[in-house]
Amino acid sequence: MSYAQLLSRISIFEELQAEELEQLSSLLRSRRYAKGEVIFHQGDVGTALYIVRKGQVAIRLSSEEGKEAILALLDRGDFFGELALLDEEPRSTDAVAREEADLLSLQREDFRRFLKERPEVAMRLLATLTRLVRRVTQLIHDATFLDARARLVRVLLELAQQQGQPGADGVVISQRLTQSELANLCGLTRESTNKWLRFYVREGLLSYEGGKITLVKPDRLGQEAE
Amino acid sequence: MSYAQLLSRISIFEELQAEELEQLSSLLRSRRYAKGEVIFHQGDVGTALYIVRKGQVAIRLSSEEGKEAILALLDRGDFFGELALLDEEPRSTDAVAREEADLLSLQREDFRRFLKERPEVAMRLLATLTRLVRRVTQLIHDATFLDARARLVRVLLELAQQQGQPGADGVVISQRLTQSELANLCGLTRESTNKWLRFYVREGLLSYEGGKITLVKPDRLGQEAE
DNA sequence: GGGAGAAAGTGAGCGCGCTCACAGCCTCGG
DNA sequence: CCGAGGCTGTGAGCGCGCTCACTTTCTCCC
Repeated sequence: MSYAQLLSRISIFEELQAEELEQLSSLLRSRRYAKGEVIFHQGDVGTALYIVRKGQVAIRLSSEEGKEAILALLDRGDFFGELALLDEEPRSTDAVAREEADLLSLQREDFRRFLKERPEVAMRLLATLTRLVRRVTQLIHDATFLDARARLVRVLLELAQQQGQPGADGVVISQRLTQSELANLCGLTRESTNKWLRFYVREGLLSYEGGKITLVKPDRLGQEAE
Repeated sequence: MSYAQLLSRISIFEELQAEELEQLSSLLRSRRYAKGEVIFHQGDVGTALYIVRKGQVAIRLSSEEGKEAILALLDRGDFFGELALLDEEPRSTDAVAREEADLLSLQREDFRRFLKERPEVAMRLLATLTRLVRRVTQLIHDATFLDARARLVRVLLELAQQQGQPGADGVVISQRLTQSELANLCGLTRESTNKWLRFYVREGLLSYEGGKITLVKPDRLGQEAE
């Protein structure tokens, strides 16, 4: 798939003409990242936005003591690091390749030049950031008010909504996730996550086999999150 | 102070010409809110942005059981509710007047019409949202990784930085804050907040008198937050 | 100045989610 | 085929921040 084709599927660029997409494509650099490789660290000075062409990237917060929290999982067609295009502050999160990944990067100055002539892209970007603010606000709400059980349920429902496949016995979260990763998505420990995961498997609301999670009764699970 | 004068002090409008400010001013509605009055609730359908002309407004999350978390305190010249101008989603937070307040409101359609002809305002708004995303990300970091003690310290340092006055024996947070409110800013209970507040008073790093907090040794306090 | 209601101060006790520890599994590579 | 390292499953125990309960102090209005 050409760069231009990929760009045309990205929300902020979707109104652009073919020639504009070509122009933008010429500004991109491609690079492959190995599984586990860090794309940038919190605190780094960054000047690029990245677009996921292949693979998956996790946006992460880390603590001094090595704890981690995953804020988002990004797949093909998603982009990240956009804040660096809009101000000069250091990276506020880590970004790590969860699997081997091909990323396209776009430099701040190239983007700004492009943006000046395309106010509609700025409007799209406003919509993107708006959605991001709402999402992050929801994360704070959940972290502040919900207990472990409900946090797990929320995360599972969100994963299912994002990338769930309807299967024979419920909605399948296709992606392989270790319980550690799931825990980091919930802001819990692996042990607590395991406990509640097994609880819901026993109750028959979930199934869990080798990292593959199926929501057997998504609606009843929804009630659990209030 | 005229509407136009107030607008000219607001970051997203600060580049505008006098006549543009007048034009914008004509779109504003003014209203007074009593102390404690709710400006909007989470979940409301909202179409307006608000500018604080007088008084103070708290941006808040609430839980089913009546718990509250304060995300931000806004003073004269600050604005809020801007997300409603950029998409059609319901309000993601509550907004409440902490003291009697005069607010100016700007309707979505008026703003959009204005924005179309003023791309530089869109750029400013991008910068504002970027800062907001960074701030909220920091809140998640603190809520996830810090204990009660450190959370309190972080909040006090942020308050001091925002609105601290250098005084005789340290940086004074001029604003009166009850310990309940401080607790809601920290994501703690009043009791825990009281415990750590008194701890630092005993240690001589803080003083607390009738809601007025003074950071006696701001730098030593800074070390406490790691 | 007196009284009511809010805010502050404080301690007892508890429970949730954490840490720690360890045993079974699975997956690969040598 | 075996061994090492990672993931899963699970229980014991603990500690932080919570709830609850109460007293003291402040504030402000009549």
